[in-house]
Amino acid sequence: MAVPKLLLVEDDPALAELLEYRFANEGYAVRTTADGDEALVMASEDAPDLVILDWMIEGTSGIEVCRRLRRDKETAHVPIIMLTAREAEDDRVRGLETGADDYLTKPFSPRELLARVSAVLRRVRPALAGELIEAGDLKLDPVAHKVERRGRSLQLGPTEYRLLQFFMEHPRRVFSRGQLLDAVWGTGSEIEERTVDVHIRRLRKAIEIDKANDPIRTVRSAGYALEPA
Amino acid sequence: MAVPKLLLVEDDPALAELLEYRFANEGYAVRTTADGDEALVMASEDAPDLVILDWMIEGTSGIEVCRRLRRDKETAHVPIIMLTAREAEDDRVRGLETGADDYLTKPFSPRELLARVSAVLRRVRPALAGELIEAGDLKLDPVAHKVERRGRSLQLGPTEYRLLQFFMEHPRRVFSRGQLLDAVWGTGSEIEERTVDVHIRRLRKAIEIDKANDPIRTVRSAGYALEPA
DNA sequence: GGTGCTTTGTCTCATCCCTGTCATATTTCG
DNA sequence: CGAAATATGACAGGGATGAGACAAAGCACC
Repeated sequence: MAVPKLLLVEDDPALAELLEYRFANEGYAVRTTADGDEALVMASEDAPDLVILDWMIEGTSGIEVCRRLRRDKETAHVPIIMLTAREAEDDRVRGLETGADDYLTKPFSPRELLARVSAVLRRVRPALAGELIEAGDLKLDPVAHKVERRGRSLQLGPTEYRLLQFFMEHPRRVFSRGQLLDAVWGTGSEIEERTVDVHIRRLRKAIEIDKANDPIRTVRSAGYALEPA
Repeated sequence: MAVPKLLLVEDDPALAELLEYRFANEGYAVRTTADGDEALVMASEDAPDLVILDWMIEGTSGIEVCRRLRRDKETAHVPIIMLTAREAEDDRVRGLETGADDYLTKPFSPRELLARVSAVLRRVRPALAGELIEAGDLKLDPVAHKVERRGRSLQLGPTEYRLLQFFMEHPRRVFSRGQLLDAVWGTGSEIEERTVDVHIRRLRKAIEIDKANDPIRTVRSAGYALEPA
């Protein structure tokens, strides 16, 4: 997760190569295909963090790819940036309807695409942009996958890590158990809401440094929030 | 109440699914139906915070649904955003006349609908849009679920919190015990009206800062109102 | 493929706070 | 003053959260 994984669906070989080179240079892991069906396979095999999707591609059409990505639980949340020809105003509307997050009309500068990708990633998942997240005396390094509090490094399990990361990305905000399940466990998880309590307790225990300073606030009948000290 | 409840009335399954997904993703609780009559039933069962209403639907027509929503006391105040076909200029006028708050012509981008929904909610119920509510020396942060008075943070129980939020959303207005029960406890709660008195007292106690400044006004034989200092 | 450790979801029990109601005191108004 | 309405204090029950335990599943390592 340290390196954002991009899936580039583009059937112009020259453009594909150019972009691949630029993205690799910026520290992204890029996989490319020219074919819509193959894109779906690749996406389901190893869910990317963002999809760059040319509208006019071989095989399954762009709009269809978009739709199917949204339908699959694994990839439903993956942001999509569309590339369209300038003339196809209508496509743009349909693309946005279908769930694309942003679009770019050809021709565009690679730099602009880079910027959009970075912006979308930062919005959706700040950690993916590789930024160190800080909240109070907590520091989370998404690249190294490490957390520390007041300099002391913490030992967290996978779920605790994701839970804490989510809280640190939205400090002070109260989330219901249901919201936490959606955000941390994934939409549609069939998990008992009370289970969240247990993980909150485990997270609390894992980040405990002294009895008095618990940064996780319980809001009765509402949920939990992280209160940076 | 932290999560705004939307009712989506749309008979194009593809569009409905897409919107449902996007809204769920943005933290809304969405219920969907393709049928006008069913929409009315759903709305009366559990009043939504906002209705997105496609004009061209099966069963009762959009304009009729709109009218009936307005007629029912429970849903009379619920904002409505209409979706119309581009050609039907005439419908748009009649829709707004009938009491829709905003409209969008198809095709539209989900993002735009999101923006409108947020805008309408912010206007009608700031708390649902996550905005800080202020009333006199009281400040309520619905996102963090915190209340403070003159800078001092207050400690409220769940019901007291909801009650205060409701008052702060409608300052200076007098509400009967029955209205408060409906608004704060939920429609159809089988609770003794006198119980409201008790919670008013608890709320008064919780926000008390000195004996003289009680912002809650008792209106004999009518109810209670919040009077911002 | 087996083994042992870690993680994870659920259950149960204990605790504490919240909540609705009642009895009673106090206020308001005719 | 008397009646109605409201404020207050007390209380029992319920509901929500915290803590510990445990079996199943996942996982790394051999």
